[in-house]
Amino acid sequence: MPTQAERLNTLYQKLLAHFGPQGWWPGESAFEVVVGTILTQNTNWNNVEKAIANLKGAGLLDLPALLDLPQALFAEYIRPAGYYNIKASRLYNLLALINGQYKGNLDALFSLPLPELRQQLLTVKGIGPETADSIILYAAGKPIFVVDAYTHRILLRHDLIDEECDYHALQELFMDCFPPDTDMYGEFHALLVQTGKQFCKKTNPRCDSCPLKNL
DNA sequence: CACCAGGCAAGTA
DNA sequence: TACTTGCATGGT
Repeated sequence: MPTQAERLNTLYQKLLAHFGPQGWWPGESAFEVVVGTILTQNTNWNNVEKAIANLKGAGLLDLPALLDLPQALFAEYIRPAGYYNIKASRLYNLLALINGQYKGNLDALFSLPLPELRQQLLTVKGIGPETADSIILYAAGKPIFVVDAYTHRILLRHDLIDEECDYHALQELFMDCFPPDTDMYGEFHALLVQTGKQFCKKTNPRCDSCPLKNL
């Protein structure tokens, strides 16, 4: 019988062989990644891309520009991403922290040791565990495993976890099984999302053609 | 048409 | 503490 760690490793190898490297997070700058993590909360990435294109087209995808832009106006640019008012509020909460505590320097915030960075991000209203971890992993480039709804669903359907396994337990599972590696963690999470989108939706799971069929 | 999407916070009992 | 609801656009 393979251990849980061996099964997880097999899962990763199968997904990597099937999909290839994903190269996440899509974005040209750390700041763009930060904006994207908030815009994609419970939202299809296709919608996020429209919002990012709006910002990019207006030259607003950088921190100094947004600090001069009223939040209500920012909300209009990101309308296609949905939840635009609350997302504008959430991003501006983070901008206020960066501006107030870190002299408007994103790298100063990212220079904190990982545990302190995570704690700092979680103090921002609108940034929960997944968003904080996505920022840490994909924008700051520090090794922490990002868990999302697909991660839970995929592992549950393959009997690797129980239904009640929460965010922290799931994150610990991965980080106990794999040594800290920013690139590997980033690929793994991206592969899980890709798998979820194609083969592990809430309804109508088509596990017949899923690369994890005989896991 | 109904359902879903790379969450999170606030409200209710 | 343990559920439930609001937030909103766009694709399938």
